Amino acid sequence: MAGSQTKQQARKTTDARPLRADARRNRDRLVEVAAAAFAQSGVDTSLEAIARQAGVGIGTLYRHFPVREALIEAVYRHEVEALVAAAEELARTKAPDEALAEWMQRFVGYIATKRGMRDSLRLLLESKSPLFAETSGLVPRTFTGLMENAVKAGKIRADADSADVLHALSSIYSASDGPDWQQRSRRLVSLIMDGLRYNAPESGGQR
Amino acid sequence: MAGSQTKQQARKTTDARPLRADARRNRDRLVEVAAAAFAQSGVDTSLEAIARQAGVGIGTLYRHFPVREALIEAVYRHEVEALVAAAEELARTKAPDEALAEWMQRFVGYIATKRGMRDSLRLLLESKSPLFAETSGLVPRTFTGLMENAVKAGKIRADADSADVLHALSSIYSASDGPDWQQRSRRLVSLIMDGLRYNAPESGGQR
DNA sequence: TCATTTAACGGAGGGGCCTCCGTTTATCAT
DNA sequence: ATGATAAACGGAGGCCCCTCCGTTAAATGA
Repeated sequence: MAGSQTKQQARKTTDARPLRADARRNRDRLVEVAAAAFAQSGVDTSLEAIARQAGVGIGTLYRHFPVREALIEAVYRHEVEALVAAAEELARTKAPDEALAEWMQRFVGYIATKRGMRDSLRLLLESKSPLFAETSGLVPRTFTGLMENAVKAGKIRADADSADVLHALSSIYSASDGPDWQQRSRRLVSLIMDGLRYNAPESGGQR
Repeated sequence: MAGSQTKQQARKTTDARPLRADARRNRDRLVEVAAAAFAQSGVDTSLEAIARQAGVGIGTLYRHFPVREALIEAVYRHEVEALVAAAEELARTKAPDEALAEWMQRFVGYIATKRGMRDSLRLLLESKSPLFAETSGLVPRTFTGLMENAVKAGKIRADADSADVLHALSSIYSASDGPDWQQRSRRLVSLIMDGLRYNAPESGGQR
């Protein structure tokens, strides 16, 4: 008799049974809408507006995320997970250099999300949330993996440090503020990618 | 032609003509009510409640104090000024030791005000407000003056450091939290005052 | 399949923030 | 005293926060 859980066999530490179908649906919807809202208008956006856009009542939002920070945290975690999942997907379906290029572009979207969330993330950092312990390093690790694949395939030069490149990508974020920010960022990312391709074994003899 | 101000001869740097009578009245009232409200319920008290208690419209409150901090700052400044004024008044009308004793009791009220304002004051400290530059040191200086008077009159011992005593008074504030906080504080202040009288030249030969 | 049990929903409601603007009134020149 | 003129008033209104609770509809087991 070492376990009287009747149905849930995976109830790990946090004893939570799976959400009901509608609950899960609403929750996902809220996170999705919130991500867009936070990215566009900062984390002080009206929660009621988010609920409205997500097509749920305000009460539902508050049950899922009792305080604002909970929603912010969920968005952040979701974004990181999506980024990692995308890397796996791309690695499976595209040529290594194409995968890398596309992922870097996706990173722009991720950064856009973080834009409006900057201050709150800092607050979150100072609280006791295990968020960063879990996610920190995940993105760099993912990115390093993609780069290594491309190097092995000879599609990009081997002498570039992934941390450097990621840093370059991140700094795009703090640099610009204009209205055509997204477009400009995409071009910058392309530029960096070209730099990586330059002088690569399989680059068709380019320099 | 070195000054074309027709009426206001004291328009110093901050070019502000004196408030209209009703405005001045309302402003004072607001600060007074806010002081009590902040002391009792912290600085997050409803501003609408304060306006209501002061008998003015919410619009009036916001014209005088566009942001919450402005009101907090005004309360703090008012409190300090009142404390200094009280010292002058007491020094003029009471025996030096009586003046000192009463002022120390008043200090309890001042501290009570600061109680609810603690966090905001810290924020204010970090902002660019000239508040503290102006008021800092004013209270200690005032207190030192009162003590010196009492020493000169032989009413209290001469070997007590005013900074020490003020520190003792201040620490009463961080020490207790109970419901009978005010009473207890008064007794503690009396105790400190007795300590100062002990062994004084004019203490009637006590020790 | 159908009844039962709850988890989940959602919106009304009470309170607060802040702005805007029509109304009142202190002040001043006549 | 008496307008004329701004300064000051004050509250309605729009938006938001968060809670509470009656209603709805998944999940479950008979």
